[in-house]
Amino acid sequence: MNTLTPKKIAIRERETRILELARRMVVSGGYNGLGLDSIASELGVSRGTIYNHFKCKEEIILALLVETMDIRREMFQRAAMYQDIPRVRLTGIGVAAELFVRLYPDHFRMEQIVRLDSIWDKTTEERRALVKSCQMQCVGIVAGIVRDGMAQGHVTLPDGVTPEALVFGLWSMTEGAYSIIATSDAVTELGMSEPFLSIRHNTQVLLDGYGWKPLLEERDFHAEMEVLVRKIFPEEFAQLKQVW
Amino acid sequence: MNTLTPKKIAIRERETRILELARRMVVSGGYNGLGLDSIASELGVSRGTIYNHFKCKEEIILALLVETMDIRREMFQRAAMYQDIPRVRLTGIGVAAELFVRLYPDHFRMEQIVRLDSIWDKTTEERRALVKSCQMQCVGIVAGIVRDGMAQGHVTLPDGVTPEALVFGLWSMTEGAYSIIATSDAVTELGMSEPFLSIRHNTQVLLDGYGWKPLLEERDFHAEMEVLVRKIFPEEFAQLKQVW
DNA sequence: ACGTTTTCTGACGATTTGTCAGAAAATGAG
DNA sequence: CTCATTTTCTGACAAATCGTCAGAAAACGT
Repeated sequence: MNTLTPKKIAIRERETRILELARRMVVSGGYNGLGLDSIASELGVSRGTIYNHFKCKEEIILALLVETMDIRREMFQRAAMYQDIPRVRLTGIGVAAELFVRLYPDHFRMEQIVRLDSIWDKTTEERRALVKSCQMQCVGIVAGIVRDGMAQGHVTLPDGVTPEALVFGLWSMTEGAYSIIATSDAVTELGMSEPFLSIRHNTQVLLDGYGWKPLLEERDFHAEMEVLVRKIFPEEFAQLKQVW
Repeated sequence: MNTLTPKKIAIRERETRILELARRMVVSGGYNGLGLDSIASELGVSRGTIYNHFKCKEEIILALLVETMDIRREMFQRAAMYQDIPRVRLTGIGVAAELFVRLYPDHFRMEQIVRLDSIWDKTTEERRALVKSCQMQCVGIVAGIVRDGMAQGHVTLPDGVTPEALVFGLWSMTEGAYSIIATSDAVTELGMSEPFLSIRHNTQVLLDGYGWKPLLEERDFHAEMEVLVRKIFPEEFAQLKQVW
């Protein structure tokens, strides 16, 4: 049971190195930008060795996706645990989402690429289950806050509208916005200066549209975000001070 | 100057055939699913002939993107021309967006794939300009309606919020939602049944959040959509009757 | 009918992926 | 330390695909 032989350690280290290099390549050149030959030569090993770690290219990509989604899930969990009224906690989730995108743009871009490139057929069921589970956890976290808000009478959803439908709205808006920012380089040219501020505002406006108390005019959620980011994500904030 | 020689006609026809086949391949297998060899053999010509039409694979993909974006732009223009109060016209744009996604899912999926795959370096500046122009026109159309709404006093944007910021919100939400539907096969498993209805509702809620008159409770915009789709997009509606 | 232009072909080199038999290295027992 | 066994690594190989190009074939015009 002793897994600590020096060789095993070296192998484990190499695996993380592989993923590091792979991520950089996928980000800069998409699926086809990832060349196993380049990775191998950069690591000073042969291509066959890479195949000892991952059965195929697609498994590498999916491993990257899992890493990525895990980071966000952890950040969501931290935000959801914050002690305050539901709307502020929801705002915290928004802060987490923005921090994630800005701190780890490579991860986010990766996620987008991987979701669309049709790599899924060749991957193992096991790893795919990991992805799905992570996604469900994220949705569950946010839906839980919405249910808290309903329980406390801060928001009442119309007939036929589920908490998940509201989550879907927030998720759509942020996911879509970050995706537009990432892909269409001309966002500012299109007249959308400061897209991140717009996203923060638009999500709050959506909650206002649902009548979620307290409304934006009753409480300064934008100032609240400043507090949240420092309290919940101190180290992350430190890294991002210049752009926040 | 006579371009109607039978040979030229045959060539032009073949070009559309190429794009048809290419779209099907990209949709089902992404960038790598598109094999020039398959196209050539299916058309009964050699691979070299394909290269007489397009300089490289990437140019084929970009040609597909232009086709796609043109269809949507045309639908947006039709919706924007509708004679009614601004909020109804905006609702018409939403109807157009949904119709587009549901009528031409292949086009939409294509668009997503292409935006992310890094093909842009190899393409001609000319075709890239076409894409950009189309995008700016779409944003311009919607922003125009927002300005109309402001001019008529139906909505007042807070200080520092531009009409484009509101457009960005709507665009993000719809784009993000359709993208989630398209990529994460488990939307319904995640508790989001009837995602298209949710999108319609969420966009209206966002407008409510901005205080855009008349509000959702004052006027039944969901019923309005039924009217709009029949009036503005009669043939499109006919094709989609079963799923609408 | 025939010379000229356009179009088409298919073989070629280059690149990349995944495999696998044998080489090399690590491990462990005496 | 030695040697047998297990694990790991290598690099050559087959297969697929992209883009090119010289020469063949077809179309065109006179």
